[in-house]
Amino acid sequence: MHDYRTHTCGALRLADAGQPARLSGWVHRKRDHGQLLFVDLRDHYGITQCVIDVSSSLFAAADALRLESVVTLTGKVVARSEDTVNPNLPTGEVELTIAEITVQSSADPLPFPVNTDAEYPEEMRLAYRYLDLRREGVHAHIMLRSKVIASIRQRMMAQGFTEFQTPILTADSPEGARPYYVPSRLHPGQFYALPQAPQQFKQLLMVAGFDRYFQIAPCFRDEASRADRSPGEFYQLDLEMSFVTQEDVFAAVEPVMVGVFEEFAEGRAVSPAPFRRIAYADAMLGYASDKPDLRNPIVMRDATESFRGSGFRIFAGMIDADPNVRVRAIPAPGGGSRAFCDRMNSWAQEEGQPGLGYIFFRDGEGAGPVARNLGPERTEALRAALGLKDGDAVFFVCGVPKVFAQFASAARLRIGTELGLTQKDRFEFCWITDFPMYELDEETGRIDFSHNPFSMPQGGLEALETKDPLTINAFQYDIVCNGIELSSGAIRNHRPDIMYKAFGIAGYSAAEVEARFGGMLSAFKFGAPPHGGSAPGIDRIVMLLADTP
RNA sequence: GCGGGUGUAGCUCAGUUGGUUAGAGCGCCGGCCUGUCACGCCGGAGGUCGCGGGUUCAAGUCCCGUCACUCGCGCCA
Repeated sequence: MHDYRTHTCGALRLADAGQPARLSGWVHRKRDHGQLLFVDLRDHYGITQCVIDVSSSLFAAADALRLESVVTLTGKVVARSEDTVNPNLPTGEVELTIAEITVQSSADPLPFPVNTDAEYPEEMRLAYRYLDLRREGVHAHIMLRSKVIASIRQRMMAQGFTEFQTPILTADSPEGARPYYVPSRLHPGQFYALPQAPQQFKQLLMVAGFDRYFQIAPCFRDEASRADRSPGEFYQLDLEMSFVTQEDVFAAVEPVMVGVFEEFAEGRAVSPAPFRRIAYADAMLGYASDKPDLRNPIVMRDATESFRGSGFRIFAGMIDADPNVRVRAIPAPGGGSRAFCDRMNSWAQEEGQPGLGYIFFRDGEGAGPVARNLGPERTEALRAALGLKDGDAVFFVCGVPKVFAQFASAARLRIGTELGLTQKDRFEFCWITDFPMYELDEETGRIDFSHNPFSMPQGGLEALETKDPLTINAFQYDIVCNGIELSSGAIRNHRPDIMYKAFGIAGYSAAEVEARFGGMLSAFKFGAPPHGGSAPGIDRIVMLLADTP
């Protein structure tokens, strides 16, 4: 018999009854009945109930086993009686009668229990990461991550992409995030930088003619954490393609996403390719967000004209006072009760807003203070324009869009959730396209890149030379799933002349551009193919699939 | 860097208006229990209430400072 095991803890079935077996694993849980003791033995593959009674000379030894000690138990596989079968365990039709016990490694009392999926502070979990990883849920997530990466890799290679490894110890390049630095031994006082992304390397691979690159790429950024963003390091499916348009990139990424998500969705629906394309400006109008959760069907509408010069003086006054002020209508199908509208209004006040104006429709007319001040004609026109009916409501947000966006987006999400409109258990993808190339820095009044300075401006050099920079869009896009930004990407600017011009508009001299991005710039002077790509976050994909936001 | 929240037993948390000996569940230790599977029952140990200062007859509770964690903003080409 093997020293440690004849079977794993997830292997034994009714057909094994009567056979000798040896199992090794961790003591997951014990149930002590005085004359009878159950030991649940756990390994990577599962749990098997082992049993011993007082007639055995080993009973005291079994009783003394501590939770999470590693033991080898040898005995006979026995069929459980019908009334003691555990249908929740794959091994639940049998148990192992313990005839031999070897303690491979005894465990001290635990800092926190391993046999529950309760939540514990991050600090604890990280200090005892190996215990945390033993827990069923966390263990499963790590396995899911590995399978997702394997699936991605296979799908990318099947599409003709080649996997590369780009340098980890690199030269600093003044991009966006704060990099980590590694001191150099050979050059005291000098430092390597860890890559924030393999951006420049993958572009150089395109210049080198490799055509289709991908990498499960580690990225390092010295930035503060968020609930959905760990500090330090994370992984992206980094990809880049030559001689492609934006649509070619979408067509390459979509089947990988759909394939991976369907493979691990476990019955949850996945939006089919092609994903919806939503221009940035339309997303801000309809969802007040550039990462809309499309599981929520609510789409906002502009209602500024309905309120201009109206009897609802608060909004009418704001509209007159500032040409940038807009009113957004948030339709709430099924929300047409005073109780619901008041609850939303109270929530808005808790969020620090003055309130949340509303109209609700009943008995063929609009009700509530806004409707009263707006008058029946305007109210009815609004109702008709929004396609609402009795039993529905509509909420209003008024102000400068850039300022109210965050609140309006939160209101849309909350209304969708509270009214049960948002469909759980599905994955809704979209591309957000046509991001503005530049934006105005409110404080300095200067024009700056709004996203990636290496994106190709739509209209190319001609647009940069002739158009108002603030009206120029870039071939820059995000892929969004369920309101989570998985990645941004772009068709890159591979033309030195356009780069000089684009940076010039943002206030960088040619000398500055050369000093900061000289490596890539010079590569582009020896024949660079048009290229573009994207880099969906692996950890966010796994987070969505594991349903652990 | 800024703002909010939290910090009490090994872990998760309660602790009223400042008031006598700071509690519960889980875990741990001991006892009982032969069919449980989150087994059940009885008992016990375990506390510098994050740290420092202040107000007060009296501080887990109020005030100031500080540290850690956390959520958000900034940041995230």
